[in-house]
Amino acid sequence: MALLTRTEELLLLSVWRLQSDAYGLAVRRHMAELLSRNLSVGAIYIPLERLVKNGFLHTRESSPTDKRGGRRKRFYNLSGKGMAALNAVRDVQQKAWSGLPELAFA
Amino acid sequence: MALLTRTEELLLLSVWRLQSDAYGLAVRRHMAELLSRNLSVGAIYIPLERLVKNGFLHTRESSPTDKRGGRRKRFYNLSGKGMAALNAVRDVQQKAWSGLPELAFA
DNA sequence: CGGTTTGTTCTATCATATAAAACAATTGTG
DNA sequence: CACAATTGTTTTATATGATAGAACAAACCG
Repeated sequence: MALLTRTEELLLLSVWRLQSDAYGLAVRRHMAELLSRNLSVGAIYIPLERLVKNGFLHTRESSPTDKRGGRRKRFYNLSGKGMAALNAVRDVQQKAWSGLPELAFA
Repeated sequence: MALLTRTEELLLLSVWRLQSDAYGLAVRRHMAELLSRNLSVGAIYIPLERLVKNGFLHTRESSPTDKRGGRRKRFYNLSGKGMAALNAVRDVQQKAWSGLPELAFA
């Protein structure tokens, strides 16, 4: 089974961190903070939808009685499969980085 | 500046770990250990060459006087830019994973 | 009712990832 | 010394992922 890509990993982590406030633009803002640059909306929504399609995320639209300006939000939350995938990348990451010769510029 | 992809990160880490023995097939074996599966040779050499082209790795052919069966090895070693890029992904990774709600299945 | 705000979907394009086959160079052996 | 075996790299082809930006949608407010 293939590992998550980095984008997928960071998106899942953003969703997990944002918990009940995890919708597209909030995820985008969090990604901007992580990466110190803005991604386009397409760079967020397209992989998010792929993560849904592949079962790493669940999604639902916000209730129609939501009181505020703007279109309804689409919320995301991590599935069990999503959590397992995050654990898998963490394991690989840990293995890859542990016991290395020191990096210069560290 | 865009972050390294995960493949690029793992390849650079493999090269760094293997130090003076970092050539294609050794990197491939190390990647197999990290990922618990075999990647094709193309899946190693193509990104490795891209990393060279983009200045993250330096490369040289082994000396012609090398005593063993088989073709000459092409060795890789991390450039300063490669180290800096690794430090950058480590920082993002740390930021993304720190202070999260606990993951289940952890 | 039309402008503003907030949000998502669509379209197009480029970059990466991956497998598998082909090719290359060297050694050992009958 | 031809040629099988070994070790290694390069090439070819294709599928998948990343990204920007425009278009579209839905709600509020005056």
